[in-house]
Amino acid sequence: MGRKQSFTESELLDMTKKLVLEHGYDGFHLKLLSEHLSGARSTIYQYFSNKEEIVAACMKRVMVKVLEKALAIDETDPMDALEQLLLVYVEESALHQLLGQAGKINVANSSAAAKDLEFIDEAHTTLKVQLSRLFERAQQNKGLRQDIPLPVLIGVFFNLIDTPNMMNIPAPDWGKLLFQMWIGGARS
Amino acid sequence: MGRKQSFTESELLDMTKKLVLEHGYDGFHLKLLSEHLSGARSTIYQYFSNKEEIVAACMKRVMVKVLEKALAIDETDPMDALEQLLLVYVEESALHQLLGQAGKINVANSSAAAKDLEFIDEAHTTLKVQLSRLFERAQQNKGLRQDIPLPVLIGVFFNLIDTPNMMNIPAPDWGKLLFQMWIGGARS
Amino acid sequence: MGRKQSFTESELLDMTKKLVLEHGYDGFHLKLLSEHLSGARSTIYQYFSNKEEIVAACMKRVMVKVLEKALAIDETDPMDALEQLLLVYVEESALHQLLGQAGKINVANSSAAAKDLEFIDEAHTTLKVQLSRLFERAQQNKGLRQDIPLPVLIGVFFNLIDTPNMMNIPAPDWGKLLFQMWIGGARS
Amino acid sequence: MGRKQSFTESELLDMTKKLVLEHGYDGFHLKLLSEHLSGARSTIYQYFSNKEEIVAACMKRVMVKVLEKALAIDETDPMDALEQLLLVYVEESALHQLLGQAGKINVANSSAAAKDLEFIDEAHTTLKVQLSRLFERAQQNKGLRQDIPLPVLIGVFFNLIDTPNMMNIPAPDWGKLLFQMWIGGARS
DNA sequence: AATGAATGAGTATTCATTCAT
DNA sequence: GATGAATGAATACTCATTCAT
Repeated sequence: MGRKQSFTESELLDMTKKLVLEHGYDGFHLKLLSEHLSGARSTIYQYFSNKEEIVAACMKRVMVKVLEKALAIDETDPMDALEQLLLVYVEESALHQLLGQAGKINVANSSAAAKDLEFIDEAHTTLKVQLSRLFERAQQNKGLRQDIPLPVLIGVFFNLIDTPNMMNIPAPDWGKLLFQMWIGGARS
Repeated sequence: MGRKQSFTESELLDMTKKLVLEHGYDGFHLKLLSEHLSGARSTIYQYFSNKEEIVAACMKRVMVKVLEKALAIDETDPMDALEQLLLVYVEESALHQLLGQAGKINVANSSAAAKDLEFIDEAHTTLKVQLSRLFERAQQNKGLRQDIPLPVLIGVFFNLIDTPNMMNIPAPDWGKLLFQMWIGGARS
Repeated sequence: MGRKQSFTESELLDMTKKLVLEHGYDGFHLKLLSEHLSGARSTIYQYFSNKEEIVAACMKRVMVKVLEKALAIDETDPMDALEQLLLVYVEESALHQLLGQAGKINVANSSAAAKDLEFIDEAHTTLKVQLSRLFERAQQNKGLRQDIPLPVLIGVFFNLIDTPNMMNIPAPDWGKLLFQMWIGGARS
Repeated sequence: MGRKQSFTESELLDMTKKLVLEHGYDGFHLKLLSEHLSGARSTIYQYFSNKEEIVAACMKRVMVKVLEKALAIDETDPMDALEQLLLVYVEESALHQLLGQAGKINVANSSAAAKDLEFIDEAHTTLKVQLSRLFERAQQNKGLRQDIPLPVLIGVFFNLIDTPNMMNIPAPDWGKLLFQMWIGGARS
């Protein structure tokens, strides 16, 4: 019954992701969004009751995907696991960039957005715990140099994710390259 | 005696830099700016004729400083020069972040902004040329590994700049740490 | 310095009072308001930051006036005092009607509105205390019939205020008439 | 077998009455209405073609009921008749309150609404005639004081209807109480 | 030169009404 | 019939920019 949907919730969130990455949270407007979908601006309110909810839902969806992939990694060998983890983060590098905008969402307006952001926060903690666990085990295995503080090693590892892939190397290869750079450095 | 002097152009640009870094280009408003200065919002128009010009001028000023520092580096030893260059970029990491917003400036409105952005573009090229020169010489000196494409080495080098300095290590030390990570990698 | 105001805050609140009485809270729009003032709709935001604040401020202003008048009444003779009080309420019958709309103001949006409504609430209590005091003394003086519950006497007294003055009798006379009706009833 | 029956027209009008009394005409929305009924918002248009018609029909229905009751009153003794009339109006006090909103209905949109409002207007006149008739006879019988203009006596009588029944006294008793207040006044 | 005030254009959001299944 | 979905028009509010003192 009822008319056919002009766009699905999933299409809406996909486009939101794209546009927030492109324009940042403040540059993201519902007018912009509707112009990239096949329906009217007001139709968006059939799915979400305000801008905050849309972006929060979008972030949550990305986080869920990353969480699933990250927690599926075999952690037997910490160094291998870190490499795989880096690949996950590289594949979903949007997460890192999106989450940088999470602080701008005005939670006061929308409890649904607040709930989503809370979920994201918890998931973030889960991921940090996994990362710390792997780094500690890697260090115990004498796999990591000791002359550089662990937080710096981690920070650089994390920052690698956002390195622009200018040569458009396929994700798996790109992940491997970055990991090797991180592990072995640039010196011959 | 004239009216009391409100803020200076330099104060205006300093605050603009701070606020653009904090809120991004779209989150940066003249209202916000004037609230962080000692005069009225309309006084801003004594110095610049629109928002675009302000941000462009701000970017240009940062670029000029970086350019001076970068071109003053002694390039005798390419590896040393790269380390010093990284330090410059780390000290002025605002440049990298600001320039990420340059594309959002609507140049159609303002020729002054257009001119500034053009200058920035040229300077950017100049810096890229310097970087390529140093990298090539480093590679010729067999200083850099060959199994990773040069653009990747450069991309990772550049991306290091934005690594968040969570432990608040002083800039010179922070620069050295990052350079060592880049050179030597994380493996013990 | 600066331009001349196109309308004053007082004009704004006067017109708000008139329009809220005419159209009710839900029928009161800022567009409507601006159409009855000499400036643009957006100029209203120089004075108040949202619709809620405007209406709350308007109500508070009316309440302050009523409070001053009511507390200035000489309470030596309770019956006389009640008559004077009725006159006050009749002169400012807007208060009663406005306050009927107070519950519709969404306080969540605006702390200024919340503060004003709180003030109104306290003032309301003060007025009720005064009214109860006078009624009790009138009853002790055997001035009021005992076969009708006091709350009903009070309720009817209060409700008189809103009786439409169709013959446009001047306020003091109108107040006296109503008081006599209340006191003596309609029977000859 | 057809589709499941959603709400009936009568349910629709009952709920409309309740909601208009609760929220006023401007605060009454079809969305709100449908949320308080068992069907979809669009189903409302099976019964009425716009919002104006709904409210007008609702008012008419209440008016019809009041008219029937009022015209059934035995007018032998005008004073008794007035008491019974007051009871009718108190029982259906919604009428008075609803009719206060009638002026807000935009008749231009809907001829059906216009027709209903016209009916209401005529009925209103009928009731006023009845009221005037009874008042005049009561006055001729020397039942009403002469020192107060008849319109004021009528106005106060009518206004009694809206006195809030805070003690929740049953309608017949409440009507009697109000009538006695009106007749005899508050003085002991 | 400095600024308080005015404003128009732009975005967010709501809701009556219409479509199409 | 009944309804889920689409939508355009209307209002709330913000902010860059212009005026006038």
